[in-house]
Amino acid sequence: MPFNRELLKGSIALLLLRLLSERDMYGYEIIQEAARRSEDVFEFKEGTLYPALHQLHKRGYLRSEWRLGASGKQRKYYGLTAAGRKQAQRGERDWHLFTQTVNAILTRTKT
Amino acid sequence: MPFNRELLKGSIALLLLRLLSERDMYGYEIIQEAARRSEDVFEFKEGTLYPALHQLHKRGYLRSEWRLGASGKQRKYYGLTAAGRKQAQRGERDWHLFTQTVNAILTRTKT
DNA sequence: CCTTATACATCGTTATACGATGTATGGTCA
DNA sequence: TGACCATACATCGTATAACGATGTATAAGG
Repeated sequence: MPFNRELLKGSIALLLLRLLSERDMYGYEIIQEAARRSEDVFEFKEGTLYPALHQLHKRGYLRSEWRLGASGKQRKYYGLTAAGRKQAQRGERDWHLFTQTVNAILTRTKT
Repeated sequence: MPFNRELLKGSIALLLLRLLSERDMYGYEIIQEAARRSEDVFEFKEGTLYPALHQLHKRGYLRSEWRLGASGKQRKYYGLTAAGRKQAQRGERDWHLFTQTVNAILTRTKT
């Protein structure tokens, strides 16, 4: 990642919920999709992604299902539950409040 | 804090550097100033702030100095070093790249 | 047949935020 | 004067997150 990775903490869950709010995806697909949409700013690693998905699933925000893809390989598709949709909305609210507040401090005229 | 605290990780150092780029401050003052400017969205705890300041000092981004305040109490004032100013600029660059990229993913029209 | 990309998973390390706790001082007010 | 509170600094232990390393397996393609 071309920026301080610490910034990413706490945002990964939100990004996953948001991406999956559009369509069901499997893990590897999420990695590629996030990279594509961010023009390679985001490059999630498996060691980051899979545990994050498992945790969201365990908390009831995601459902998962094995499906046979067009390639003939088994893939584990994830999608949002009702609770997941609510959590995604909460997450977006938090995100906007947080970033606006940081920006309010950052944009002060330098003395 | 009225939002998912995980979001804050990685941003505290940036906020401290930015606040101290305006004027020297002591720890307790930073907590109050951050709360004031953010309208109480940010409420840093001592357990968060002091270790963060120590770390930034150890990395050479801050200088520190005991001064006798108007109240007659000893206070430890912090200010930016040249390296700290550079780091603050890097941090702001990273912050903008990061938030713009997240927003690019969040603002997609929902399907 | 061998390599590469795909695809899922877990473990151990590192780092962070922070609640809890401790200590000390100065101001306020009964 | 004595009690209490806000101020002010500090450290320790806990919980958690990101992720590098590593392992396994399959399909595609030269």
